[in-house]
Amino acid sequence: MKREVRVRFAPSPTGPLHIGGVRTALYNYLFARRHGGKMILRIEDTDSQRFVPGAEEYIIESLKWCGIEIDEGVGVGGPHAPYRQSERKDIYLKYAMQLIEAGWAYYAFDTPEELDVLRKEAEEAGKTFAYNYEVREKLPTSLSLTKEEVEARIARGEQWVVRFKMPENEVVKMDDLIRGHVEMNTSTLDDKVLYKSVDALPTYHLANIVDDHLMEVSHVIRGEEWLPSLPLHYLLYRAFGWTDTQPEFAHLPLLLKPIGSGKLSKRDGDKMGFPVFPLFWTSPTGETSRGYREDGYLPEAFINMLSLLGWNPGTEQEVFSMQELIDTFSLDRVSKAGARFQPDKAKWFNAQYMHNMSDEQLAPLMQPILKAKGIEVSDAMAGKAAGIMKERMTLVTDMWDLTSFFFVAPTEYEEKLTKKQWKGDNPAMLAKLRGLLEGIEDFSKENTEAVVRAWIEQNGYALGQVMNTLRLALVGAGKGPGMFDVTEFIGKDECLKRIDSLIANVTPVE
RNA sequence: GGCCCGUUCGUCUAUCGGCUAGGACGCAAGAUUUUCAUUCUUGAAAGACGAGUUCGACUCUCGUACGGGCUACCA
Repeated sequence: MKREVRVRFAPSPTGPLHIGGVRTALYNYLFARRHGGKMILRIEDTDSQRFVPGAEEYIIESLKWCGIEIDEGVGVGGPHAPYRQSERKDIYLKYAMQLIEAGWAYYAFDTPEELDVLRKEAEEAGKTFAYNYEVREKLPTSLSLTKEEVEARIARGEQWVVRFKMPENEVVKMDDLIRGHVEMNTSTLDDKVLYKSVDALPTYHLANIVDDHLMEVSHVIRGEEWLPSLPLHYLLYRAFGWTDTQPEFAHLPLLLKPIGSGKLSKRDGDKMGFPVFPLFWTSPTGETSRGYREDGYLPEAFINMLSLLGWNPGTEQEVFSMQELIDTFSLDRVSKAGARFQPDKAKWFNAQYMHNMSDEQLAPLMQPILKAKGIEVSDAMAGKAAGIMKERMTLVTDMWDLTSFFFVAPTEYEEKLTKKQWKGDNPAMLAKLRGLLEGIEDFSKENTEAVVRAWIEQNGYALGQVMNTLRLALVGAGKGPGMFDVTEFIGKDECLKRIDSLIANVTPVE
């Protein structure tokens, strides 16, 4: 049976999406596009306690910035709407009841507090408490209580949950697209809560399986942290009688901290000096976190870097456009071990992308930066300035420092360069050079360079001496492109003005 | 603690029984250069450990160690 590929990214709106989540979304997206399938965005907000306002919008904006397109789901709609689980709450109770009737689940009346007590007791006795076949008949459940008692308790308004009746001592055989065959004995598993009466909401496990089934999801691609609950999910498909359309599973390796141990967490970024989120985030309590976008990364570079964290094409190619990723992505080249996130490599990728941009592509990046400085120039000029300096750029946020001298005359002069150049014959030499420049008709960089080089040779100057003194006047610092890129860009009048300014305002060192 | 997953240069990784173990980031040295960069060349740098299978093991099996995940009426 050939089934349409349908994958979903199903985040929980409990905060900003971190880069591990972005990578999961990316792999889902690449897989969907690779196979001509659909990408679904489902919001799993079944935990009313942990809901964070703004998180959903953040997730959607992040995916958009990354170029991960949603075919169906929150924000775009689709045949299985709604895609927000809180808006589907009517659906789940029926399925929970179906499981109870079939003997796959039961009511439990114990409270979280009572369970905490049991857990503590077990812990003190040196054992681990597990809610499973050993205890479920001893606790107040529909397995230990009479039917009348159960109905009475419910009628009385007592809180209850539905728990899955995990079979005893059965080996569940599972297949994972990345990890291969995995087996687990059900006796080591506990009776997970599927539905709770307090808020009339399902837990992740029920909602997830029901929605994946209803939305005809063909492949579940998610983080490795879900692997331990895979047997439960297998069993749920069996309990519902949906095994014939059960999706295939792929559990992705986790993203680990750059240093230290453990998986990458939301707090790592600010501690270690790099962003862990795609976009800047302000929490409802006012705390802020850096984002890749605001830190000056290009979405293409960010995505390229993430794509290679846990996947490789099997060739030596490293720079990939989204389309190239789509064309080469495959789950069987996803690695099994967790990948340590490496901020330096993210910078390298960004630099590669900046180096390869045309002036036309650079201009829209440059314009907002110039506008913020109150500088109005044409796109052509903005792009040209950026283009001259692009090989020195790592981040978008580097652009101003690298190009400012094209647009504003130096207001101060770097001490080191001044000491080295603004002495001896150089002031006199610069005055002569000013005269030479003033007489040049064709101020294109080729012509200016030819004229100046000839003049240097005739007068027996050293190239570095002339160029660096001119650089002091025009740039004010020991940085920047070749001097004739500068002279051409700023034009003759501005050149002369800047030279005059240096001569007039800075006394030569002896 | 229990269960599960994993383990090649510092980091990301290639290798699907024949390896002088390849690439990239980072690092070091050199070259180019009017500054700062870029770029180029070169270098250092790895198969966790122990058994077994095999003519042969980084690749297969087992054990140990280490790392990671899960163990909530969170996802």
